[in-house]
Amino acid sequence: MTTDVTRNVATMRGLSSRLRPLTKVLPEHARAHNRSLVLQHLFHEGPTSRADLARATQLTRVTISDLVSALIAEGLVEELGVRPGQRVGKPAILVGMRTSAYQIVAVDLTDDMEMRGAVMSLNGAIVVRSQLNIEGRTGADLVDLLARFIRGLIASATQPVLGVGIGSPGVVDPEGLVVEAPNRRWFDVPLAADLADRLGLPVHVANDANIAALAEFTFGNADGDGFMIVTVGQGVGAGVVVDGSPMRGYRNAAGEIGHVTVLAEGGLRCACGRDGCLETVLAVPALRSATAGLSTQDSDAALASAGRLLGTALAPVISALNLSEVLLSGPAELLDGPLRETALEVIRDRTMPAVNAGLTFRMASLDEDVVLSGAAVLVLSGQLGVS
Amino acid sequence: MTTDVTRNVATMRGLSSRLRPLTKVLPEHARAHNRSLVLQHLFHEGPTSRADLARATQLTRVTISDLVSALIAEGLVEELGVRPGQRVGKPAILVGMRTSAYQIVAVDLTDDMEMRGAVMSLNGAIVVRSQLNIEGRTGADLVDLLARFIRGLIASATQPVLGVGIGSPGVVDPEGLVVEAPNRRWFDVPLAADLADRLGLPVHVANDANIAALAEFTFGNADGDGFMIVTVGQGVGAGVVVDGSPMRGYRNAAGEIGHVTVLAEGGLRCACGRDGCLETVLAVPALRSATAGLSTQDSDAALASAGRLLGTALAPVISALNLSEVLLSGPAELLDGPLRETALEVIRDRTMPAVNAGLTFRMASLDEDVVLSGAAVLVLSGQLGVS
DNA sequence: CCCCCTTAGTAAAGGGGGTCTACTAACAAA
DNA sequence: TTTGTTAGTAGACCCCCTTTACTAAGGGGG
Repeated sequence: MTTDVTRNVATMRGLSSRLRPLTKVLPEHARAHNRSLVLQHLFHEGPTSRADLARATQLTRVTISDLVSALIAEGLVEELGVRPGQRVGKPAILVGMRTSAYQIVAVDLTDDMEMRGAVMSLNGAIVVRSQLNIEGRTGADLVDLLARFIRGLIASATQPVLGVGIGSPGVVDPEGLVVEAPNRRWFDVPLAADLADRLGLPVHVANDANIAALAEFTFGNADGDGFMIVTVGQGVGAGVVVDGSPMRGYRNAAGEIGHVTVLAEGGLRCACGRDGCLETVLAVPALRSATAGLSTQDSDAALASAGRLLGTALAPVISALNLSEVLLSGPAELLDGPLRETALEVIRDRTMPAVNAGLTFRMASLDEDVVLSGAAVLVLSGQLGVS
Repeated sequence: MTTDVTRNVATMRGLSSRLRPLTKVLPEHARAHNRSLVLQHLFHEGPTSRADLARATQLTRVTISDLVSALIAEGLVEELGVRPGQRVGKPAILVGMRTSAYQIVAVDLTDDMEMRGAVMSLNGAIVVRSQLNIEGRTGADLVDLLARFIRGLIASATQPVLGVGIGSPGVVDPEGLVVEAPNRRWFDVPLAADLADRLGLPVHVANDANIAALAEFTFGNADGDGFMIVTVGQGVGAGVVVDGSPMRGYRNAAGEIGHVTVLAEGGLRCACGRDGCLETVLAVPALRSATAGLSTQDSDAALASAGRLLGTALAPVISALNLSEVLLSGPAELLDGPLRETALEVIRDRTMPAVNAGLTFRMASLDEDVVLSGAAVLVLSGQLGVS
């Protein structure tokens, strides 16, 4: 046998990193991947014939038939009859994802005062919506309350529940351990494992801003090549998606941009104990108080000034990562005007053309249910490999 | 088995992204991955017994034996005799990577005046070194010169050459197309494809700062969970590695941090045509002229002031990505003092504890051959899946 | 010294996974 | 009709890893 070293080897990116335990790949993993490929296509493109699936995935029609029949057996996919329209050859049978066959329970814990939840269909549509006042509960009490809340949601589901997704503030590790969420008094709380235990269902937990980014990627039309969403509410958070997957950070704290100092001196005291954080000028309360009772002109100037600081903070990030989009999520009446425009101006001023030429800076396309949608994506991608 | 060739197989992460064409995974890809796993382990951990490889990779001893014998047949791996030391059971036979069986040709095009090249063994040791004055050549001329230069290096190799790696300034796409490298007058030059054609060898090209990051990851001890290297030379560049893989950016311009504006007003004119870029204060010429003829104290102050600007620019990036390390690469007498210390101080001041607590900010561990090492990693990872 | 135990490495059978080839089904157009 | 085209499936085959069982080669205790 002659040497054959001149070939390019498939390194499945990330897997060959020496950091995470080196992980073997088996044929069945390939199978799972290809299965996800099919679901992914059906999810985003809608009903498709097997032959078209084969063309789209580069798999053979035989393999696709096999995968599809397995998915049909699982109840995730169904035949939808012959494709309408006249063309040559045997008519194609469309198969589609049964988006109503399962449901997802999603919870948004962003708000300090209440938890918001929903039962959603697989395509992200909200079927049942519910909220519950937290009444100052924290720590284990809050976990108990959350468990009851979720049980209620599960009970109101009209289809089998695929899993539970939760968006929480604070630092959350990939296993759903809440490392720290000070306002909830959660420190190293194994939220996902705990709830999965109690509920007997798969539970996925992640940072709220991070999954907002996921939601914009999956349900919005954000460019997965690299974009960032800045969420403006009681606080300021961010989520970064690069190459279709969300940045995590070495201690799971990626996106914590609200506490970057943007005012070297004269900044207000921030909840985090330091002065001049971005949050002290960009969070909704800050913007409201900065514009309260001002003339339109003065209020616009105040918003522009916040935008200037935002732009200054974002310019280096956009340059370092060569992002293609920045999304703003939050009250449009505050964000989608002088603030956004000024931020973009500043970013253009402070970055090189190669970086800012293709950049778009716009409002997020999803509304206040972003985090719920993100929680749904968490479940979709965790359980079905779809995103 | 002859040339099974330039089959460029998919990368696993990002495969599920709906952006790039959905790519199937086959059992043989799993095989290739596992093969890389073995090489990866031998590369980083040194000689290992088959049984230990099985434990490390979670594959069975049978599979490992099979993979190893294939690697031995390819000449990439060899048996090294019985493992020394007494213990129970049948003595283990160590197998190791034949790092001297093949060689790599690496070229560093960072410098405006000369190209630097080397023949390296698979473990990154430089066997032959060579440089060539560019004499103002640009464009196609420069490509011709480069081809001749590389041919010379190949001729001086003492072992079969695995491939050619090139670090170029400018924007380079994943296929080795130099999108733009203004100083070289290269615009959309398919450098990798062109040279591969002429040389009959696999050629990999990437941005110099980006592969410097790769080098620190592979040969240094940078934390692949997330770090960034800032290269300070005639210009200022950066490379970001997250989860073991380098950031690319949606237009392959990730790391272009040298042209972020850091001086809103009063900045010097930059080569890029704008004012107050980081490069105008941090590049080596700028630092030298800022410190020339000054007392130690004044010079230190000047360096600290550059450090302050660097820290200010990096703080948002570190926060957004939750990086664990920042490396500085360049002349230590300029960088490794007040500049670095001040930058770190500023970063600590301007980021929240959860982000800066675990952060280290240090000089890169590789010397002026970083880019050459990075070029070697390019080949190693492209041809063998090792990094 | 012998027996037992442990560890290393291999051979053979088996099963999952995808492709290739060949076939049927079902239509449009000539 | 006949011809050509497209959709979908069946069977044979190859790749790849695992399970099971076996051999090889040591240590240690009685």
